[in-house]
Amino acid sequence: MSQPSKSELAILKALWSEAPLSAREIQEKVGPQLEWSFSTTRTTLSRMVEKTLLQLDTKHGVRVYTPVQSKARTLSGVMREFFDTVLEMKGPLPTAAFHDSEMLSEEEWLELDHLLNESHDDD
Amino acid sequence: MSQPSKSELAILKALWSEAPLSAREIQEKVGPQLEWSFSTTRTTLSRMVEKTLLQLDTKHGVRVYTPVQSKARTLSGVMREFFDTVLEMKGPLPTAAFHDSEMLSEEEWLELDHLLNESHDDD
DNA sequence: ACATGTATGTTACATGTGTAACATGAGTCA
DNA sequence: TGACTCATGTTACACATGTAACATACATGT
Repeated sequence: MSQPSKSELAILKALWSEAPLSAREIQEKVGPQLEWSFSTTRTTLSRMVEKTLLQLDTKHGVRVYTPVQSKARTLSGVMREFFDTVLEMKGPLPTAAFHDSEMLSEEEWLELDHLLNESHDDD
Repeated sequence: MSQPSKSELAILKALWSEAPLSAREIQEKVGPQLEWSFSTTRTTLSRMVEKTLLQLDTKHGVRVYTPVQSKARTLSGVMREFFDTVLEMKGPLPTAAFHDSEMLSEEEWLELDHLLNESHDDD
């Protein structure tokens, strides 16, 4: 699975805090911040479904979107890629250094740390 | 100045270790690793000059390329962007955590740390 | 003077991403 | 039932990036 772009990451963040959400609901969350029209949000959502970053379902007659991978898994991929290509750190990463990011709970940091430094089966 | 792409970063890395270099010399350094034809390397170099990531001069009759910004400055920008958007860490970053990357010397880490955590005049 | 190599300039085309409008169909209210 | 709204499907266009070929000009050996 390819890494999410910056915009895609913004949408994923919205969905990690609450999912599934409809396109309209996602727009309410990220539209103002990204200064996107509803069309733009919808296009991006479609592409994310194509790339299997999101899963599409129907609830109460509307299409709703759910992230396919957990926050920890996604971020571990993004971080691994970053440290590999930018800093050429191939080995274990010092995840403790990031703990004061409020992106993840303690639980999620543990998961991320595991993904990043122990297991190696990508998908 | 916009952030370098992954490919552009590979070229910058080659030039940080030795500059200026001609297109041919750069190709010898990065071509095999990236599996690029000479044409591809040259196109990327041109675009980097357009974006003012590289400066173009003529030495002994050949065109040679030099990075416009220092390794520390470039990497501080890339890192700042990453931590902002991915981990939403806006404040000072724990650069010490990266010291065992061999990308930078102790000197350069100091410069990077300064750029990242003290000064704030971007260009 | 000609052929050949090397450097440089120019152009091309596919895919990804940002950014959006247009069209259509179904539900709702007057 | 006609007008409107909302959700969804489809299409568009520009710019960035990956990836490269074609064309031309200069130097150099024969």
